[in-house]
Amino acid sequence: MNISEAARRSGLSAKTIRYYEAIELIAPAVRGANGYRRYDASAVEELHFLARAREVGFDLKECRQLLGLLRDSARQSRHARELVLEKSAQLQHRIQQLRAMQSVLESLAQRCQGDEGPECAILEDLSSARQDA
Amino acid sequence: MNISEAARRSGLSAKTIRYYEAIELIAPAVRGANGYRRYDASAVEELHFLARAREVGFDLKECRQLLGLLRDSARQSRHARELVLEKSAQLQHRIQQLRAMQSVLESLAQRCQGDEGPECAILEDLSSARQDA
DNA sequence: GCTTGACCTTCCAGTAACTGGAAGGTTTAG
DNA sequence: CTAAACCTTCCAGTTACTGGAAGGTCAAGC
Repeated sequence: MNISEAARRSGLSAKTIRYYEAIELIAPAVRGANGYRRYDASAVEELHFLARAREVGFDLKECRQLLGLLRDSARQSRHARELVLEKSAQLQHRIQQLRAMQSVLESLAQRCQGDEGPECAILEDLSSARQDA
Repeated sequence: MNISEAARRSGLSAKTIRYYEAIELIAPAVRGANGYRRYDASAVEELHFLARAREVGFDLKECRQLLGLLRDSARQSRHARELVLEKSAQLQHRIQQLRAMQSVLESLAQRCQGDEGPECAILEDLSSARQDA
């Protein structure tokens, strides 16, 4: 199949697939006589794997590691597990940060009248000293 | 005061202050005879405002709008309030996404032995069809 | 045979918000 | 006089793509 079909089936865009090839995340695709890239089921599977890994938060460097494990028949599953747990902890940390930010925003909104006048607790609070969430 | 003192007081780095000047987010700083940038208390206040706005999740485009409001004596506080509420909603949405991702990761970790062997539910699951969190 | 539209190719530029680092001028303390 | 600690500008790199230009290919319909 051509690239757009592989894109459709894997969940990546054609642009992204070409990009992954350019940065050597995946092997160069086989080319047809017309120069078009050709993909078989196993190539699509790998692309799909990447799409899924990206969806759950792995960056491309980590995807490279995961692909390495996927291809390595002598792998140890604990390596994959460690990557997953570490990523989960990172997400947890990020979630806490965002929650703290959001709670500041909510308290700002609460203190502001939000009317036609210029007096604004939000702008005042952002100007004044650091406060906790 | 010089840039590093302004940086210390505002919570931005000197690099970032220069950057904000370069992209015209803030007015060019007054220069001393030696060519060094000089900052007074009100300049620092503006920098601090930016630091705080960034901390709670506003991007630079939004910071530009907030600064516009801060400087506008004829502003309407509801404009600021709308920006805050919209950003809060965006954060909420992002938090939900991250939570969903994390929950997928946790279920992956749970299904994987994480031992010395190659059999790995994580790699299998990432390869297989899309699933919900 | 020709056109039209949907493919495909490569390559360049832009995005967000900085950060690192090089090369070089200034100031201050000792 | 020198060394450290400032300051300056400018260029490049980061992440993970995306948009778009210029141009080749293919399949269908007239």
